[in-house]
Amino acid sequence: MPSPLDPIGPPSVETAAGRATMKDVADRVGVSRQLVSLVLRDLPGASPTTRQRVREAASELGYYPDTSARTLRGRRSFQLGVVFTMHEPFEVDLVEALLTEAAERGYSLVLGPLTAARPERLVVPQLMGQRIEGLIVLAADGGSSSVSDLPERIPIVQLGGPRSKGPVDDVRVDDEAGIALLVDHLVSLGHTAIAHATGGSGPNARARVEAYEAAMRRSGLLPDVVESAYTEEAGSHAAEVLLTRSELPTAVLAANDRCASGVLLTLVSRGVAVPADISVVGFDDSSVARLPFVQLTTVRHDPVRLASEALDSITARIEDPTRPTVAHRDAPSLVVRRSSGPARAGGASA
Amino acid sequence: MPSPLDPIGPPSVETAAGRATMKDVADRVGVSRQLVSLVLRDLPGASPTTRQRVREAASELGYYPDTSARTLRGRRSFQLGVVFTMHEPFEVDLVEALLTEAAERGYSLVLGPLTAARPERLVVPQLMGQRIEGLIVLAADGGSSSVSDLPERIPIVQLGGPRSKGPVDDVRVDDEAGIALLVDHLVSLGHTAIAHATGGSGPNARARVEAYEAAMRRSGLLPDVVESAYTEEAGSHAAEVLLTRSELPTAVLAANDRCASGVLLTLVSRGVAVPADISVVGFDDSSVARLPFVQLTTVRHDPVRLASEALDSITARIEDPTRPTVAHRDAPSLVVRRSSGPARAGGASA
DNA sequence: AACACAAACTAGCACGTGCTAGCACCCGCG
DNA sequence: CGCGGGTGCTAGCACGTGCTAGTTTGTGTT
Repeated sequence: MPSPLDPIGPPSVETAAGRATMKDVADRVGVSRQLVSLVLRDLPGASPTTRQRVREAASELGYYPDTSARTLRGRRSFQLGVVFTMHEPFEVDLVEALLTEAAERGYSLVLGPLTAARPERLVVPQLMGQRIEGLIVLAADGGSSSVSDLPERIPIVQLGGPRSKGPVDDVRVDDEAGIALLVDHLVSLGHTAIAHATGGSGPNARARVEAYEAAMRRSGLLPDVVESAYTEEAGSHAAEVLLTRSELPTAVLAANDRCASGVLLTLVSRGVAVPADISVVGFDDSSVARLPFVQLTTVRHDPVRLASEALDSITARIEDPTRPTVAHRDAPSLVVRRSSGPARAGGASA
Repeated sequence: MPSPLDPIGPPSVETAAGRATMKDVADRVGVSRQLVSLVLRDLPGASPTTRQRVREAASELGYYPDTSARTLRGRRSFQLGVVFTMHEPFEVDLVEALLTEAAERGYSLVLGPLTAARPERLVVPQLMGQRIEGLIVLAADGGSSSVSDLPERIPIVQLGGPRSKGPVDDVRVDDEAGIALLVDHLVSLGHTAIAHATGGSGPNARARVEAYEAAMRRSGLLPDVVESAYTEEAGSHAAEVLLTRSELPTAVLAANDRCASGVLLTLVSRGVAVPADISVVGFDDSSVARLPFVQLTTVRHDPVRLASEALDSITARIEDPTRPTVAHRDAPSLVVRRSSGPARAGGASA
């Protein structure tokens, strides 16, 4: 247990028991605390000589400015909360892009990773307590397609993930355009039997199914929907289901890259040649798509562009809370790799 | 840009312009601020009726206790910093375990993910500014095997990752025991030509190579080291290198699961049967090892146990900074899946 | 009726910093 | 010699909460 050994009287001048404070730095140099404050914030009003000495003293004492005191006193916190999942590679990419982009705009992020033991119900209040000026939501509990209850009175941006109840700003990939790119790509390669392994009940899964069906009908083709989910396991299972058919489709469009890699690698390990026997395409251009033994044709979304757009949205709303909500749909681009090729001529049996 | 439109006079009584404060809650109920403080911290000294009314008022006003003010005033912060990488799946598992275990001990974590744009040099000072009482280090810049400079005068625990200069507490898997488990497993299956795909310059890679060599010699076998790294790409490349040989080894021991999956899936996609032609084993039992088309025999380390051990270490050092440093080596366990089997009789050519 | 005592509640300082205001000094000018 | 104005620096309050030390209220006991 922590012992109450802290000194009774005022801490000694040279080195207090606890961490060094601005006062300690000031005393060491022989100036006022305020001057140290100016120097460390790079504000004008201190001579070059003093600046130098203050910096040295701060470094010698191992001084780190106290963020708590800073945010408490400052008018603004310049902090944004982020709700996400560390298990989803593309979300990780987005968060890293957000970190960089936020720093460039003078904001810092408070990360609120969702976990089995830390659902939204616990994470969001914790973020709210940190004086965040806005909330960027990437994920919902259990990969659900909608978030439960978000605080009011604070700017919120949905980034790529689930939908929320109320009308909030919303930045995401244009699912419809992306799916259309993939279907058209496959059609141009002569494919007509194109199956879709869905994202199940995950975010945007429904929209992608509908986009797939629309694109197929536009090309005069019959939709072929196979229930799946946004994971490798689910993709693997979908492949197994396809393999029980008397005839395989000539192409599979999976709801995301993880699912696609599950489909592809399961087919390959069953001796089905990709893309000779069957083409497999994904969605996201996550790191898995670039693996040498995957080489997935997919649709790329730029995390940096998405992050930038999300930050523009939220900073704009912070400055003008009354502005109308916007829905930004980022145009994705097709990335052709080795997992797609011309449709096989005859029908190969499973 | 932020406009200085904040109200000049004191904010209105009912609903201030900014966020609700404890005072606002107190005014609404008609009690003192201190009493609200007691209620919200679940301390004794308030009647059940008052508790109820305070809780209701707080909820109605959307009140969230200000962490900054709390940390600033409180004697202790009960916060621990964590330096890690979001791209390494096992680190993510560890961080999630740390979040849970820390909460159970009354601590909260301040996450400091490393990024290309946010190296240790920037992340560590930012954590230090948050009043952390200790630092848990999982990763180093660029997957390097040692951390550069860590702050003094603060308890530090290395968890599974790189080594640091000074003598600090150190919790990690027993590499030697884990590698020995794998080699012995393969030997018992009749393997004699066992290659090792290394972790390159990554954390613990050197220790694993040495453990491999020692285990091989102990069984009277000749070590066969293939340079690689802790990634799927590197594993894939190592497999390509092996395939150029006139004869494949009968088993490959990869430095971690990511590398192993690269080896395995590349071999499979080249038509080599696993485990009929060659066995592949990994290290970590990360999520990839469980994928249906991978089914990797590997060595499991329990993230929860490691996290728990790390937290025990750091909390002990916080309470007694003079205690001697400890090096905890967690005993791993063998997980046999379908990627390993009896050694093939003859020598299959590549 | 006076007292002790716990329960319920309140008063005021302190945490480390940012912010506004102001002071002391030096310089050049009239 | 006084006056204006910039430069370098300091004084003191405020942020929202936790902590210590009270003060009032209610209840039972002598």
